[in-house]
Amino acid sequence: MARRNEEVEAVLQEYADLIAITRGDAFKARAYEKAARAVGGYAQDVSRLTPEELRGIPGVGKSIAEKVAEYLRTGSVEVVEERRAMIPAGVRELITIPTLGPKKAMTLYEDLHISSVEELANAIESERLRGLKGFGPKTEENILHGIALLQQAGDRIDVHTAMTVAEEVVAGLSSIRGCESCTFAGSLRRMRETIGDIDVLVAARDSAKFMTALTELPATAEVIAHGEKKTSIRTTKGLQVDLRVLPPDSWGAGLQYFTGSKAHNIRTRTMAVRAGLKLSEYGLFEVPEKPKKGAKAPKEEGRLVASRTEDEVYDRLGLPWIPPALREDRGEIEAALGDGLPDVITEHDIRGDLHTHTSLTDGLAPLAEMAEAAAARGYAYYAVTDHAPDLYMEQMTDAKALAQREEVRRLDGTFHRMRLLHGTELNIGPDGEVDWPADFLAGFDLCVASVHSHFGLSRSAMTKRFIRACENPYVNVIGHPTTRMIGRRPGVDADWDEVFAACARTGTALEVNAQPDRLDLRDEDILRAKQLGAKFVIDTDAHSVPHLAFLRYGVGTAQRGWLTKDDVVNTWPLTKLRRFLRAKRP
DNA sequence: GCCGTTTTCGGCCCGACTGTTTTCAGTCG
Repeated sequence: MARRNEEVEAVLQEYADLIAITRGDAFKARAYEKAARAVGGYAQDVSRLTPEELRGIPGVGKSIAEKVAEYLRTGSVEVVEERRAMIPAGVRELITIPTLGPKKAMTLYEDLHISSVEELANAIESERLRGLKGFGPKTEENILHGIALLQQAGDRIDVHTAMTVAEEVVAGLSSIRGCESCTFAGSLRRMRETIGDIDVLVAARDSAKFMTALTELPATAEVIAHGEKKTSIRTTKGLQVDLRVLPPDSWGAGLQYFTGSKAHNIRTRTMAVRAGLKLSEYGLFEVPEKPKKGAKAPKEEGRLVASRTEDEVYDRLGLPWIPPALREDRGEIEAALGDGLPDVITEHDIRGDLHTHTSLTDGLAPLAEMAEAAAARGYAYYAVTDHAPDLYMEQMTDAKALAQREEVRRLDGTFHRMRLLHGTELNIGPDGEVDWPADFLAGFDLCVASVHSHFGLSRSAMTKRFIRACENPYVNVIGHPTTRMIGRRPGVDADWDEVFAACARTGTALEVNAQPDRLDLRDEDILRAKQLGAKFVIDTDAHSVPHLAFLRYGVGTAQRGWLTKDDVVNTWPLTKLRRFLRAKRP
């Protein structure tokens, strides 16, 4: 992608790791880590910011701003290079092994000169770790196991796969007697686009049977930890599930804590400390008076202030309840304090899907079946948008499109409240042209236009290509704008500020494509496009009936981009939507 | 290194689990 934020994030994170490994100041390492996350999640491209604006990023002060500027100017940072020279790259690689952190990595390097994962594995094999302080037989075993996991590539998993597992686990645990509440939390509840592991919470007085039940699930391949308050397993697919059982009185505080994000929690806990309180997963507590120097610290807990619901906890911190998708410390605390929290869109607000396929091209189900399933979801309108002739493998023709239109018109009105719209998904050619001429396009109720090939154009050519498509009076929506495939293909390079501005100017909506391997636009681009005045549409791009349910991931992504009902055209009543679709036309 | 309604120094979120230890360090989330 065009933004350089990820590059900068990686450099800052590397510096933080190197500081930790070389036993530098832990707070300094944490400061760099925090800044790395803030830069990675910042809505604007850091390479376009002035030095003053860089310092406006939370967690970025004078020193880090200078290093970011140095990196953007020269491609490297001197102090990072110095640390790199002290520590072989392979030592940093060691800390990617689960259970192996910076301290152990440095010990291995200093005492045994181990500087790669492979050398570490060999050293364990040849028993060279024996006698090394802090490394017992169990540690050796854990490291070998961690290396094996690493080699299985088991990185982050897509949100839909994670959701499927989470809902199974929640259903299983909810049916156990004594379960007062059960849900998933963590990055899944925040609807991040990929999920590292699944956090499940149970409210119950007695934890043991829930812990045991988790370890005995059919999908459980391995028990990582089995305690009274927390149990962790790994599923047969390599996904880690953490279960916490909380006293029912702690439910709200626990849910708040385990939903995160880490950065959001640091903010809420800091607010608690400022208010003379302490926030943990068990509740918001008063802090007992500090004992005088030398006196024995009293052991008792402070009085409980709030814990039963998230609402209560936020309320006692002086905040309204904050939707999970916003909890990334991207300004939601400030917005909440200033009464500026967006009333984020919900799945319930969506009145129709405007990008779907049928078996006429590459979908699996025929038009009538897709429409029937859409009507069952309670939609007020539904658009069929099969591919156009330029994707030649889909075999679309003018005649097929016109025949489909007749069928759409014939079926329209047979699904009680739901209206059917006839649309198409056009292909945006390398020059920005689309499949059909204006007079043919005029016959559609709406046109989505997307890039499907020629991903490697130069940034300027790609930008022109999108702008040209926006300027087409019949193009209503730019479909899956960046064309990225999560974990498989990066997005195309364009000057997105220019493209988003063109969308705003021409009245072309940007799609938030809800396919779990796309989620395109993604949250950060949405934030930026909204700032530039663009409108959006949340679509499933469904190729089958089950895909219609992917809408929730699109809505989650839109929430993470702070979108409200007003920003999203497919929450609008049909008359208003039709006005929007026609507004560009001559 | 960052940050400020306990400001320019002295804090920095907090707790669970494991393994190697005899009271705690390291890692993780």
